[in-house]
Amino acid sequence: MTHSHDCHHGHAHSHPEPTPQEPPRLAGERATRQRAAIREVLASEGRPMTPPEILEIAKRHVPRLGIATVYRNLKAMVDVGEITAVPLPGDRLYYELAHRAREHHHHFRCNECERVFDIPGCAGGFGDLAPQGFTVQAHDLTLYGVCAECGTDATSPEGIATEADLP
Amino acid sequence: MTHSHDCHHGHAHSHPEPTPQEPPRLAGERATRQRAAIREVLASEGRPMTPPEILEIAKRHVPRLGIATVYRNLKAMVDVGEITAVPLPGDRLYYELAHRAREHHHHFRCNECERVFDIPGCAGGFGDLAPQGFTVQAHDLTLYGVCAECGTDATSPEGIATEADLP
DNA sequence: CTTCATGCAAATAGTTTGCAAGAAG
DNA sequence: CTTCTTGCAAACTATTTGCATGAAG
Repeated sequence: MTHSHDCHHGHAHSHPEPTPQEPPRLAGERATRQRAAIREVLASEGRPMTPPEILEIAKRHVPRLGIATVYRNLKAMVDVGEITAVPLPGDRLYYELAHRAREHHHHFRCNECERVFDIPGCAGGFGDLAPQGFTVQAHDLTLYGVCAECGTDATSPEGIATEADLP
Repeated sequence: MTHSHDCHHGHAHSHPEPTPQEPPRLAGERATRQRAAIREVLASEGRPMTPPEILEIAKRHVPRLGIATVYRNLKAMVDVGEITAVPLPGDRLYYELAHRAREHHHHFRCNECERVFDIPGCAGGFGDLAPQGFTVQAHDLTLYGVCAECGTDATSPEGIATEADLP
């Protein structure tokens, strides 16, 4: 099974969900210390993060915080549109504050430090790429390379491959 | 961690290796019934598939085939360059025959049938998107929508959202 | 006080590994 | 016959769920 219960990519999408089972969740859920911590972590880091990453840092504020609570809150926060799930290739879901994802954008993953960064703007115009009969509704673009910090850092072991191997 | 550098782990070679370096794996590994089945499934389906998907179909040829064998063979086949790991956003790794991935291409995932298709050609020119100081070395582009088969199929339960909501 | 969220642990699901038995060369 | 591979099960990791306790309103 995949993660079909929720929208796998929080980008532009229109899901004609036939089952009205899921009642629209009230936006005013309880304000708990743990949810505040999660929100704070995402805000202070300012980059897409994984649940375990978030837990690690949020524990500084709420030591007894459990991973299950992180997952539950993240899911709830996605539901109310406070945060957005960021699907990265071959990896698990990352999350970031929704206001950062307000406008469609892409992501950059540093091959050195493994961190993920937002890239403003959208290349767009991929509708033509799909074969005859295919309807394109959304897309995900992820760039890989070396971030500014790692690139400037002279402590790189051996020469970093800086030639773009894009065709 | 990522899809880029996962060298296969030591299988069952307990023989004293003079060189600590991992010797380049011989391309001519043992031809087993199970590996042939896996290869055949990938060839006949002609699309990126997940290990569980492959197992399901390959079992028709080798009923007692186990999931562990599928994983081990897929990893070995990637090592010798026979197949390629396809990283899709927020999902697990898919695999496809290497000759299909010879030239850089992208993927399309149908929101209806969940299948993944190859899209020939590359949009390219994403080097400019990254911020100052960032070096782009590679990219992954995945399109989402409705495939030709699901789009034509009138048996769709509820109206399919056919309007492209790309910016 | 009533209801909902938490924390912990058990339950899932995908993937990896140990090991004895079986197959390939 | 020797070595590599398989199949099964246990081990792991990531994520989800059940339930009694505890906090929010």
